[in-house]
Amino acid sequence: MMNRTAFIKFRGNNSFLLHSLSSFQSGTHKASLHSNVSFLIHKITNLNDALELFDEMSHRQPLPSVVHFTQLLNAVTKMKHFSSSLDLFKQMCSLGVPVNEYSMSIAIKCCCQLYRSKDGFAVLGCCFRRAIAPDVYIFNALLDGLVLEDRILEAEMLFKKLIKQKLCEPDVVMYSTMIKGLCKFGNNVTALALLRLMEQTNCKSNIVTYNTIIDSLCKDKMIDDAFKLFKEMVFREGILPDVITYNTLICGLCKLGRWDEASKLLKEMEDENISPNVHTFNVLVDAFCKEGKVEEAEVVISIMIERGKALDLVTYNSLIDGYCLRGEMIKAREIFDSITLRGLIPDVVTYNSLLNGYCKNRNIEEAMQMFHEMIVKGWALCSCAQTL
DNA sequence: ATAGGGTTAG
Repeated sequence: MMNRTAFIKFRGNNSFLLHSLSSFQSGTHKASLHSNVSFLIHKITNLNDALELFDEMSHRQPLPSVVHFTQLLNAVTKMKHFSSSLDLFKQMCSLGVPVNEYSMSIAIKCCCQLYRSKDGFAVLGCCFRRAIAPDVYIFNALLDGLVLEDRILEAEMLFKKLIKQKLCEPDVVMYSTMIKGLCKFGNNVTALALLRLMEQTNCKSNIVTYNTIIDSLCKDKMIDDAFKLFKEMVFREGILPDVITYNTLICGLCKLGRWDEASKLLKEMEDENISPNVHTFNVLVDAFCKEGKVEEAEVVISIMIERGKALDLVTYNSLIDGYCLRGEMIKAREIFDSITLRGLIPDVVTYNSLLNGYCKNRNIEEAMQMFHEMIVKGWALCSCAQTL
């Protein structure tokens, strides 16, 4: 086993290592090689560091354990670099690291999040061939993948099959994922029925289950049903609402123009010691902008700034929409230009908003210029561009 | 022994 000093020497003048050196010296970590690997993995904050560490790990003799590789894979997956994570998984396999259900579940999750649930099921086949028993994490990843691809019938079939054939015991995540799928398909009735079915099992629903259905009801403008479910969750189930619950309900109220109730709820959440976050403020900004009430939106923004909340692209995109709606294209353009100055990168939604604004306000020259910029960025076929 | 999942805004 290598001690700490030897390990540091071994790593040479690598920037990532130097960066974590100070924490090493102040920490009380054991100097064993393996605790060092775990320690380094938990400090990963970007893809490059992760790839660098993987490369270094793969050259060790003996190889670090599957646990360490899986920890690293998990870090990459959490950063949403699904393709890279899959690449690393493949490299891991060719290095001869004995993969297990943990690493398999990450690989399957990555396939599914890349809209490649077909490949996810192929990896499931590998599990069976290698006598790795798929667990509930693996099946949840596959179920989520089918929902993501709008393959709701197959999702339902998989869900039913798992239960009928007792392939795994469905847990709250599996129920919630199936409920999300039903909601996505506009089937609130069946989603609620599934919530009721859960009550007859020993699998208890939680805040995510409720948030999912409450959100779906809000999106369908069934705000009163949403509140009924909200009250059931709090008073019958004793589940405390979180910031997502409040954001969802406030969004539902705002979209119906029920401002008084929205502001009451905003106060209620603060009374409950749940602070509004950027999401909350963005909901308000967007709702105001969609009604052309840009002044009110600007007031919300000044409160955000007061509270140290950084405006993000969603905030700016809403503002652009608001100014476009009022035909104030110079102001809209100013917001657009300020995005880059603040270190953010305008996305396809930003461009669409401004393009749309120019079209509706009959500024064809500016619109064409936007459109050409979008072509350069490869966004030419986006919906609003067709309004040209 | 160790490692993994689901919910909100433009």
